[in-house]
Amino acid sequence: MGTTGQLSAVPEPKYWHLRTVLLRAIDSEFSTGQVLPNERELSARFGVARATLRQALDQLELEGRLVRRRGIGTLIAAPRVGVPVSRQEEGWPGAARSQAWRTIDCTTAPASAQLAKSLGIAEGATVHTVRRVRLVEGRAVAGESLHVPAAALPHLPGFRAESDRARSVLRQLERLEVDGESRSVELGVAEAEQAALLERPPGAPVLVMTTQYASAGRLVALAVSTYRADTCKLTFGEAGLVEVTPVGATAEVRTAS
Amino acid sequence: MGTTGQLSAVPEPKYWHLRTVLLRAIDSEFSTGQVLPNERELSARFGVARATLRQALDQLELEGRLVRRRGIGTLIAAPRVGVPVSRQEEGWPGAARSQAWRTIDCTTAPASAQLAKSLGIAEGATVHTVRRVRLVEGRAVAGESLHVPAAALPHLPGFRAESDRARSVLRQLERLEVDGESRSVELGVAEAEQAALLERPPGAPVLVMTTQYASAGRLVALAVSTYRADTCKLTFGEAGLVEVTPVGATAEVRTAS
DNA sequence: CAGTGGTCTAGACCACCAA
DNA sequence: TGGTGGTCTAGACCACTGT
Repeated sequence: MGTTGQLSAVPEPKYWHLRTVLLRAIDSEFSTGQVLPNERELSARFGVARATLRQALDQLELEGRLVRRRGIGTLIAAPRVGVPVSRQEEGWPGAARSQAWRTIDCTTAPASAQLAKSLGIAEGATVHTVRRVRLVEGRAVAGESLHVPAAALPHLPGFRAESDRARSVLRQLERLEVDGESRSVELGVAEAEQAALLERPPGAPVLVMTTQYASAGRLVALAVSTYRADTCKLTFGEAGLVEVTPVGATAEVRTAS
Repeated sequence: MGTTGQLSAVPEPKYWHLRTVLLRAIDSEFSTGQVLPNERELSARFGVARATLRQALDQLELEGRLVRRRGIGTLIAAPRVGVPVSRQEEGWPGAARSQAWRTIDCTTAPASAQLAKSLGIAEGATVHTVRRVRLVEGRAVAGESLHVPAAALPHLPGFRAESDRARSVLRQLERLEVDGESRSVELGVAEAEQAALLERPPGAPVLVMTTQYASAGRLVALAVSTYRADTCKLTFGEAGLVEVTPVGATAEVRTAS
């Protein structure tokens, strides 16, 4: 990062130009885990206010290139982890034997209007909700709420201790023949609860994946999973293909040159 | 939004609390397309600096709840569009007859090191790159670069005008039997070129979908698509299931109550 | 033109971390 | 305790929109 600034008078915002300069520096002169100079020094070096520099860092953090830790510094982030999200790889919904997910708790309560609508059941009908965390290499990368209408699990054993109920729900679910699933992915932000689970501050960007599971033509489960957008790359699809490597530093792909 | 502020002394950042207050107001007192009071007035009303208010609005915009237009104001955003991204729905890669995508141009050039690696071919090998835009209701929602190794299309007719070449590449691709595809989705930001295509400022958040298409066990195409994260919800999976409706205002799902 | 959001500044204080 | 990033302020000017 030898340059002393060189923010030419372009019609492009300073913070965006800064981001580009920093990105080049990251790609060429730094490696994963290294710490950047602190914000006050960087802003001085580039001749901008600290707030402007921070705007550039915000972008790079959104792209998953930087990690900022209070009290520590700004580090070069590791490349995003590819997280498989197809059914065969992560094990069908609960799959008590799934190693990817760790159950937190299970509640049974009447469905809110909104949840009822999403599940296609009557408002107030009983729904089991299992909350889980997905771990990759010991780190929490996703939180999930799995909603199952009680009516979908006619053979669920009677009342039990909570930890047992979670297991029962997942086990019963596993026995169903799942003949269809439908997913959607969109951008969201982590609210307090999820943020705590993912060890991130509130407002951290997440990829929200909503999955509907059908059995015998009926909706039997709705999973809402929030994946850390900074560290995760959701991977779908059949195995056996070449490992996906990103093309172009970020979203941009230039013509082969 | 009758409250005059009421930012109690909580350990929670002001901008986050503000976001929550505004979100409630949006949900209860505003509807799609309505304009909020301007930033200077809002910041005065809540007794915070404009920068702090803007931080709250930034969050809500990232969540797709607001749209800000310079010179106009801040509007309540329409719910995100569900954009189908499965092969059968959008038509296999090019599918000249696909109505979803509009071809922009097609270039043929030697592969860069990075692209070659992604395609599993030698650096410098010839690659066709078709750039396209995806339109939904006349609005551009995604840009794509479709990379096809020349070697994968042995029957491609000779040199032609560019517009014809794009068509030829897509047509030849269409004739191949695709027996596998592998996708990944991650968060990115739009750089200049994509940003212009999507009618967004540089740095706008996008969902980057990378798709590998295989035919006869070989990788025959690599598509890198960038979807506007503000307006798009990517939907996968088989048709025939209930329409997916979001549960919980954002990423959070509370136990049925 | 007046009004909007977008950018940028210079400074202050706080919360967290390591030594 | 000193250094880091996180929050917040008060103000300025710019770029864009409609009338």
